[in-house]
This record gives sequence, C-alpha cells and structure tokens, in this order.
Amino acid sequence: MTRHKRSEETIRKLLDTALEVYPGDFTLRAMTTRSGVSMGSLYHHFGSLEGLAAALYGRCMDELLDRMAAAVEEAADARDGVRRAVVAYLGFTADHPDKARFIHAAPYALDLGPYAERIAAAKAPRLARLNGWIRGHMDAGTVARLPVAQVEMLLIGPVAEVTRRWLAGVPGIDLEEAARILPDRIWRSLGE
Amino acid sequence: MTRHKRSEETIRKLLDTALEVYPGDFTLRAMTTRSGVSMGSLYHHFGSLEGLAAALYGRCMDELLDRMAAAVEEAADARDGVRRAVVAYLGFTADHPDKARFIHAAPYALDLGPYAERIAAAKAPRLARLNGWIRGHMDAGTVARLPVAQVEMLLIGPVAEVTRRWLAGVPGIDLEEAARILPDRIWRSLGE
DNA sequence: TGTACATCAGTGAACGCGCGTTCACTGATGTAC
DNA sequence: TGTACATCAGTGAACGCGCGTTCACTGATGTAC
Repeated sequence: MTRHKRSEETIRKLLDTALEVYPGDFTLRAMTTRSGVSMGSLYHHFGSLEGLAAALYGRCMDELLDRMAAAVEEAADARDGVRRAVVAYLGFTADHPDKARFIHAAPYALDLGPYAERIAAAKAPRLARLNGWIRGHMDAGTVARLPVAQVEMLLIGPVAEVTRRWLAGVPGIDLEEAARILPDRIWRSLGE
Repeated sequence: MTRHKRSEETIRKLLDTALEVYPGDFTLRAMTTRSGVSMGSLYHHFGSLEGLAAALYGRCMDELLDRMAAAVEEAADARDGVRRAVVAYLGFTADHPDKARFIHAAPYALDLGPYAERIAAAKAPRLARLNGWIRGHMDAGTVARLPVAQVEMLLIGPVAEVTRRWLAGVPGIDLEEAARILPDRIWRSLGE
C-alpha cells in the first residue's frame, strides 16, 4: 500500500493531529499548522479532509471493536463475557477519550456517506466475531433467544450512553461506578 | 414574551423549517428561502443561527421528556412504568423522526455551549419528575437501589441506541420489535 | 555497483465560493390620554 | 373614540472572513539493467 516509509510517518502525524484538534478546530489550516504536514500532502494521502476523517473513524472503530471481540473471546462463560465486554468498552473510553469522542461525534458532525461502504467493510468481520459469540451462547441456552439486534442494544446501549454523557462532561457520571454496576445488570437483561 | 401575534407565527415557521432542512442544508440561506422569513427577522427573534438551533433543541427535548414523564406517572406499577417509558421514547422517535434526529445530532454537530444553561434549566424540572418516580419505587423496594444515574443508563441506553441506529438507517433495526422486546428485558435489569 | 529513470511524496501560494452577520431602513402593532 | 407616539417585527443588499481545494512544481525513494 504505502511504498515509502515517509508515508507511514505522515499519515500517523495527520491522524494524531486530527484527534488533537477535533472537535474545536478540525480545519485544514489547523491540521497543517499543528502537524507540520502540507495541504498537498494531506490531499495526496487522503483525497480530502473528510477522507482523512473517514480513515480516522474507521481506525478508531476497528480498535474499539477489536478490544471488545478479544474480551468476549477470552471469557470463561456468558456472564463473564458480558462483564468483559462492558469493561472493555468503558476501558477504551477511559484510555482514549479523544478516540471515543470521535467515534460518537463523527457520524453526526461530518458527512461520512461517501466512505460508508469502506467503513462497513472494515467493521463487518469484527461485528461477526461479536455476534458469533452471542449466537453461540444462545445456542447453548445461556443467553435468551432474542433477535441479535436487540441483544446488541441491551449490551451496548447503557455503555454507549454512559460514554456519551461522560464525554459531554455531565456531572455525576463515573465510568468506574458504571464498570462496577452495569455488567451484572446487563447480564440480568440478557439471561434466559 | 412575544407581544405581537406575528411573532409566534414567524417563530413557528422558522423552527418548522429548521427541522425540514436539517441536517442536509441547515444554513441561513436555506432557512430564509424555505421559510419566507427574512434574515433580519430571524436575527431579531433568535440572535443567531445557533440561537435558533438551541431554541429548537430545547423544545424537542422538552417534548420528549414531557412524554416520558407523563408515561411513568400514569403507570400502574414500576414494571408498567418502565414499559410505558420505553414505549413513549420509541413512539416519539416514530412520530417525530426529525425531532429525534435533531435531539441526537445537535449536541455533536452544533455548538450549543453558550445556551447550555438555558437548556439545562428547561430540562431540570422534567428530569426531576422522572427521577422522582424512580426514587419512589426504590424506596418502595420495587426497583433496585442503584445510583440513579446508572438506572437512567439502563433505562434510556438501549432505547437511545435503537433510535440512533434506526435514524441512521441501519438495516434490520425495527422500532416495533424493540417496543415488544426491550421493556421486559430492561425491567429485568432494574428489578430488586 | 553505478546510473538513468519512473513513480511516489511533499510543497504552499492562489482561488473562489458560501457562509453567518450587520445595519439602516420601512412597516405593523400596541398603548396612552 | 381618535390620534400621536413608542416599540416591536420584518427587510435584504452588502460585507468580509475563513474555508476546502487545486495545481504546477520540487524533492525523495525505489527499480531496472
């Protein structure tokens, strides 16, 4: 893909800078000034500013999904998997608030439409791992036989909501409290 | 507040138009062209384009929260309250997808910071009604004694997630299926 | 190994468009006596 | 009730700024023989 080593370094600089300036000043001028990379170089690698945003969104989402998929796959049982999945999501938010913010905001603040297919293609295998794990436990009778979409809502919904409010700075929102309380409660909602 | 009757009509036109053009073309030009209201008139009433957005956000949020608060208050018991709250949220989404979209997108796509206080003030009494209902059932022993914030996450999280995905056009997301399945499952997560 | 060449990576001044906002003004409505 | 006046509501041409994008170019790197 990138035949020169300079490419990797430039691309890394641009993606890092985007996370730094977003959402306050995600403009081409801010990008070039803070990264030291020229406008033309950015266009050479990403085609447009939104192309860069789409690439960044894809990478952040891949990282989160990888973390969750790995979490459930190393779980001892269904209940442990739910706990690990919740903790993985909240851990990602705590470790990389900038990436979590980008994941949550980008679909609303930017037009990723032209890149939807590419993004979906990257997500697909990771979602398949998660859904495979869920289906496996449904077949084993440890998780209720619900539509997989609804299981996803019950599993991801509360965690995503806590993340959104924490990122927005809503007072009284505590990720550690969520990590303590939500796993058991979400597990109750999914049990047979 | 508005001493002339023309004001009400103008304000109504502007808010309606904003819901029509958002998010594709929410610009001053689109607003004046489609509403028939002049730029100066918009500024007279809202001070800026973001002022209009903040007012619209406040009204949509008030409408949703009123609907949910009314739902739980007419419930027979805690379980019925959870069911009614979930159905109220999903019903709002189905009845007013434009308003639901604005509620979910505006905090990310627009800078509502300068109006945060005013918005929070309007939300406060409505959230107090909802939280009062939850606390009442905690005291009665019908809902688990968890931090209220976490109960909110468990109650709102899955419903908000389903709404976001449905608005984004994710295939396989069905509001009626959610209304059938989620209430009982969310109730399990909140029970003693 | 050395050299010629093709391709990739990077540069930044210049462009032009569309945006939100302003402001001097007119028209409409309510109020006071 | 009629009239004078103050205030509110509405108008739209003009402004200027900041934005994303382009493009003709130079520099760096890899490849072929």
